[in-house]
This record gives sequence, C-alpha cells and structure tokens, in this order.
Amino acid sequence: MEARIEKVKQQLQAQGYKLTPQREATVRVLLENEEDHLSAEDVFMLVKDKAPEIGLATVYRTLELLTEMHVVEKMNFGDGVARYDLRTESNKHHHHHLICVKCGSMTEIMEDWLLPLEERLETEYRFTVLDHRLDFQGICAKCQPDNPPEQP
Amino acid sequence: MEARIEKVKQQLQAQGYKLTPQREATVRVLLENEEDHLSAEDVFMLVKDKAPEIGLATVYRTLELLTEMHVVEKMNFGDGVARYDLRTESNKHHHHHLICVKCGSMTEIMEDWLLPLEERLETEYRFTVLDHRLDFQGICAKCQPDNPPEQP
DNA sequence: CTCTAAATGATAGACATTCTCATCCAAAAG
DNA sequence: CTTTTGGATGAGAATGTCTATCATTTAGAG
Repeated sequence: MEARIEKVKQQLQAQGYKLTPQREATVRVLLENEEDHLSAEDVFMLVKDKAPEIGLATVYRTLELLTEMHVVEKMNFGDGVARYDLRTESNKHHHHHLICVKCGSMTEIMEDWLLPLEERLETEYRFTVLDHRLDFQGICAKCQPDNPPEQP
Repeated sequence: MEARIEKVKQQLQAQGYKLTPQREATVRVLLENEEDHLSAEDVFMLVKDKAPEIGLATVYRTLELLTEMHVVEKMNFGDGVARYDLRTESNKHHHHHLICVKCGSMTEIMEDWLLPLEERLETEYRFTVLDHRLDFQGICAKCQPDNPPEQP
C-alpha cells in the first residue's frame, strides 16, 4: 500500500506535480476499492470520510490528473458516468467486461484477448493501438434461463 | 428507403407502437445520414428541417424507443454525447471503431472479429453475448509519425 | 520571512438528458 | 356523429455530471 503510494508520488513529482494530502487521500480510496469501478461521485464521498474538507472539484481534478499520468484508467460504460480504476502492472490495458443485462452485474476478464487483432490493425490498417475497450452485453451465468436467478 | 420505413413501421406496430410523423421523420433522417454517427442534438436539428414543430424531448424519446426496438444502435465514444446509428442487415452487431487520438477521425471495421471470442465466453464463462462493443484508440494511418498529418 | 506559483474549495455555469404536465390526436366505444 | 380513452407530443423545468471561475490557502524557493 505505502509502496504504491510512494510510486504514485514519484510519478507525480517526475512531472512536476505534488502529492498533496487531498491527492493522497484520493489515491488511498482508489487503492482500498481496487475491485470496484468507482464514479467520481463515489470517490468524492469516500474521500470525504478521510478528509471532510475536500471539494468535489478537487476530486475531479485529481482523477483527471491521475488519468493523464496513467495511474488510473477512465472508463465509460455508457451510463453517463465516468468510472475510474487504478492501473496495476498486470493491468496495463483495459480489461474486458461482461455486463449482464438482466442483473446488471459486471465481470471482468483480465486476459488480453485482443493482441492478435491489434497486430492485424497495425498491418492491415496501419493503425497503432494505444488502448482499447471491449465490453460484452448479455446474460451472465447466474441469469441463464436454465439457472433461474434471484427473482422476486 | 420506403421499404425500410415500412419495416420499421411493422416492428413498431408489432410492439404496439405507432409510426407517428415525428418518428417517421426521425427515421428518415437516420436513413439519410447512415454514414454518420449522429448525436441526439444532430438528429434534432436535421429533423427540424423536415418537421419544424418537433421537440427535442420527442427526438430523445424516439431514439430511445428505436434503441429498444434494436432499430438503431446507441453508442458512446466517451465524449459525453450518445450517438445513434441505424442497424442494417449487415450490421446486426456493433461494428468496431478505430478512433485516432491525434486527428479525432473515426474509422469503422465492418467485419465481426469477435465471433471466436464470443464462443469462448459461452463455453468458458457461460455468458450469452447479446451485443458487444469494441473500440480502439490509437494513431491512424494518416497521423503516423512517418506520414506527417495536416498539422498547422 | 516574503514571494510566487501551484493547489484548493465553493459555487456558478455548461451541457446532455430526463421529467412533468398540459395538450393533442387517432382510434375505439357508444 | 360525439364522446371517451390512452398513447404521443411540445415546452420548459429539473436533474445530474462535469468544468470553469475566482478568491483563498499552501508549499517551497530565495
């Protein structure tokens, strides 16, 4: 935990930014909720517990900054809210998402299935891939018809 | 053109909806701009030429309805605006997008590269894919370093 | 300590989208 | 033909997310 904070601090300082208490609190919240895809509002409320004086604008600014630094990944699932995830070593690229249209659950696939496609884009389209997003919408295992879910 | 309008009409009626003049005008605009990815606002302004009395809310409602009917595909490129495309026979699924981070251009790949992956999801994850989205962000052919783009 | 620039918090603003509600209209019922 | 009914509409208010503004605070340089 502290090591990762330290790493972020160094990344920021390398670009001339400071790890202010507000920024540190924000990063800590992200670290403590690594499994979730928090919205800016989510982050704001969680940070408020640690540092009640923080302002919403600062959270937005910090998340934007961390996105530029590639410390977090800014995602958009089409629900009108940007969501933020820490990037880890094993997670340089977006992972893929399985979004269930019945129960709304989201599963992540951590493998990168797109490398072959990216090579094809490079050769056939001369398009250099920097990032990608792959989301599937459908019906998850729990909600399959042969496996009735929790339905009132 | 008329045939496609007729088809939409039947789809709507099958679900108990009517093809009102406003809805028809909206569909016509989408048909006439099939190549573009129009935002709701874009559609609104184009429809206004045909039917100046239409309201923005109706356009939103219509696009939402057409999305539910799977007549159009609602997309989101992360720029804060939803965009809408007609679905055609050759286009049952989302196509893939190459979004250039330098010039902002967008290229579409009409082939479906994901069928093998979807089969894998079905068997390995018991996830039934209804739809998918695959966007790549990177540098397009025109903007490759060895091929300087239109830069002021 | 003083100065400067970055960082912050509060709030207003911009923007896309949705909600509300009075009205309209087409088709069904009488 | 008239009335009734319920979906559809238009206008504008309301919502929600995010950004801009600006006065104030803070941290570090000198």
